[in-house]
Amino acid sequence: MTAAKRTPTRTFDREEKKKIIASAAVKVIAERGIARAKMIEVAREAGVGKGTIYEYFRSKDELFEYAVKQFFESMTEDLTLALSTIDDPSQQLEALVNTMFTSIQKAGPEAHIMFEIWAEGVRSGVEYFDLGAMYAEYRSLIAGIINAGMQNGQFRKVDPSLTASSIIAALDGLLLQWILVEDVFDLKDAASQLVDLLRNGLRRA
Amino acid sequence: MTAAKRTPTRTFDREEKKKIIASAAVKVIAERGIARAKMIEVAREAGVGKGTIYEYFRSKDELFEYAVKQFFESMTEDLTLALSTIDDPSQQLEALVNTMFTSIQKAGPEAHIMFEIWAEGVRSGVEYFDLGAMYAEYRSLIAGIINAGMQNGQFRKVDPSLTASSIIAALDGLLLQWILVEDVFDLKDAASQLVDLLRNGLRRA
Amino acid sequence: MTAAKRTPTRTFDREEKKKIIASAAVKVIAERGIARAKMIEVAREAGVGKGTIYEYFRSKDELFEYAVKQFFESMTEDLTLALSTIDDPSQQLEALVNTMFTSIQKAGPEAHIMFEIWAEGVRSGVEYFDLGAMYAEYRSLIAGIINAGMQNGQFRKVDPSLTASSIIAALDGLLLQWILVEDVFDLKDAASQLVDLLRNGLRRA
Amino acid sequence: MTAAKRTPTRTFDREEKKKIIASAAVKVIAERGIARAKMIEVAREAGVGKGTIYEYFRSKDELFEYAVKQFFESMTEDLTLALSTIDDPSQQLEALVNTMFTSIQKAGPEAHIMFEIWAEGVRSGVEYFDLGAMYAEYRSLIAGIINAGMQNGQFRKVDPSLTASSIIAALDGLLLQWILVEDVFDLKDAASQLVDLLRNGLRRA
DNA sequence: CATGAATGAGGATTCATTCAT
DNA sequence: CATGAATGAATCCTCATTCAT
Repeated sequence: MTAAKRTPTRTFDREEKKKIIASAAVKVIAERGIARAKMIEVAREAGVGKGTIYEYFRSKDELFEYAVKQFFESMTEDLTLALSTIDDPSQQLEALVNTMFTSIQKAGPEAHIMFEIWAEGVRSGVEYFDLGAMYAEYRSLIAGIINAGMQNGQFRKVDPSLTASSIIAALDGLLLQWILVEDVFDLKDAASQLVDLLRNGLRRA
Repeated sequence: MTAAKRTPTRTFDREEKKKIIASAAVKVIAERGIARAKMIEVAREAGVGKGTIYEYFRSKDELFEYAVKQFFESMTEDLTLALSTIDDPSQQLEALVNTMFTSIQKAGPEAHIMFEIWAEGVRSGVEYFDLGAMYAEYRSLIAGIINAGMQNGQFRKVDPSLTASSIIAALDGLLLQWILVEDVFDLKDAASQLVDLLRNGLRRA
Repeated sequence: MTAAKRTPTRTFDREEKKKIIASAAVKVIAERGIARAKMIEVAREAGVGKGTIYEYFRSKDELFEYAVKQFFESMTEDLTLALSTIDDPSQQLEALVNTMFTSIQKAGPEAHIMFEIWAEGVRSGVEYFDLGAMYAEYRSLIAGIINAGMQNGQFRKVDPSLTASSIIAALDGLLLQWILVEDVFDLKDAASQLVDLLRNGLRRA
Repeated sequence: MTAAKRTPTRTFDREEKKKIIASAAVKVIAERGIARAKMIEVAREAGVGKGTIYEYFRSKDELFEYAVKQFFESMTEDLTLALSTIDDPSQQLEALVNTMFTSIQKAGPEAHIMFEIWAEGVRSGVEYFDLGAMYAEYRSLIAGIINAGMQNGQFRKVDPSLTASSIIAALDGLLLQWILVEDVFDLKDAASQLVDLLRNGLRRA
């Protein structure tokens, strides 16, 4: 518990240790929020001394930026990967929803960090990452799916970009719902329902 | 001088001042987040002394709980009001979306406080309000609309509760999108698009 | 001892309190040196809470700069004042030495702060004050005395500026000596001896 | 491999390394002052690992005491040596001044460490060395010169001890001046001027 | 012996809260 | 009632020191 003088502590390499600490940070941030997260909590969670963190990160800000980025990237990675193996637009839409929820479920309570990402994202000054750019990328990804669907006749004529925005909205909203009230409604069903709704909404009349 | 003591004006004034301070708190929270919001900032924003706040609120927590609740209630009030004057389920769906965005636009940057509501809502321990209960109410409101729509034959057969969840998801998601990237896509159009999508998704085949 | 909830604490005015704190800082600096002086020590010495200092000074650096300047200025003030009332160069030389030692004796152990002034003065980056400029002023003051003495025939022909440097050197050195080993030799006698030495050194052959 | 253990070279090397580290310490102290000097800086300057210092010194205090002493001794060594080869009191006085400045010039910016010696010297508790005793030695050395000068009729009748104090004062003061404002006045000239002043001050009327 | 990763005591600073005016 | 000066608990961060390799 005092997290000292234990075994070798022979950590594989510097990068490895950085990730261990960052993961601890993610956990603490998810639990308490960035502003309330304390370095000592991260240290305890990571099983290292308070001072050790500063061997790997210059400051709390630097640590938390790194941690949040790490979390976010692992989320988006899964998504891009999943979509790359599917061709059919309608199925891509489905995969989009499914993958997102798989990721969230995998993340568990750490998914709460999404609120921090969102909240910090709109805070002026604190520019951990460019949320706008990030969502623009999403939008064009989904707009691409919709375009493909319209071209092969699966989808009716809609504005691809606006519809993409709506779909992202629905996805993030569902994510939000789930994080907020996860035990109240069944995630999988709600996801299916959303997919269904979207497909119907896009289906050629 | 010390004579008049229980005039109703007194009480009214007191309540009035509480709201002024709470509004200042909302502004500050929206800008910096609850954890980073300082009492002195609220005092300055409200144009009162630091100590004065404590004449109206026992603590920072109490003030912020009150402030957040006040903001949230003004949002939901508008919504319930708008829906109460409409009968047609399909139009109610439209009103739902429109009212929400009118509220958000009215709130301006203060809408950022929604992140705090959401984030604090999932934080264990901090129970400013019961988010779950709140969303349950929403869900049943919307489920009622869907039910009505199914009964009058406008909507196809769906699970009302799950669909309501999806719709709330879509709404919150759009709200989220809008807060995050407000200048990138046109809010009104995206809202219309969502309404369109929902109606099509629900429309009887 | 806990330095709280005592009497009114009704300090006269802000500037007054600033000086009280600065004086406490001078004392602590003299005792421990700038780098080792702790804010809590200054607070205790001033009889205020740790946080109170920050009501008057933005940081440790700002406090210490102010404190050191305050001390130094009170030293130089005495000197300029004393010289202004005397006309005879030889007597001015004497007054110079006497005043300095009166000041030092008045300062007591706080005179140790001179080491901090000197030491910080040569430290690059830390520019609490321009030591070079300060000594230049001194030099010209004393060179003036020497010039006057040479003109009225009291002093022999010397380089005024260089001689002034030597005299300042002798003064500072004596100051240094006295601070270092005050109890070993009698200050007053050494001062007289120095005056004597200087006068003889300057006296027309 | 583990055979040779008590070779004299071993001991020699060890002493050598101690001095390298101490010299690095002198440099760092001169630059930043004892309190602000960091072990890591000394390590880097010495080109060794942080832990290595502790193989040679028990603590920061021990290292810095050793380093400061080393510097100081090298200064006084030169002085005693120079005086030992001269017989004439008047010339000894001159040699005294000259040697001191040669030493200081040799030391360069490291001469700043004198402030640390002086400052720490008056700090109660921190007894790196007995400054009083050290100066007593000086005083008697110079008093000896003055006595000799008085006996051979070169110098007028003065109190040898007090005059010695004044001379030391002048010397240290000049040293102080030079460290503080080295580029403003020419060291050599000021030194000559001081010698001149002292000789005239002491010269039999 | 040499090294630097790990550690926690210590110190500067912030800010919610109190309370005399 | 209103105020803001005063306060110290809480928190970030530094750095001397230890110790496994």
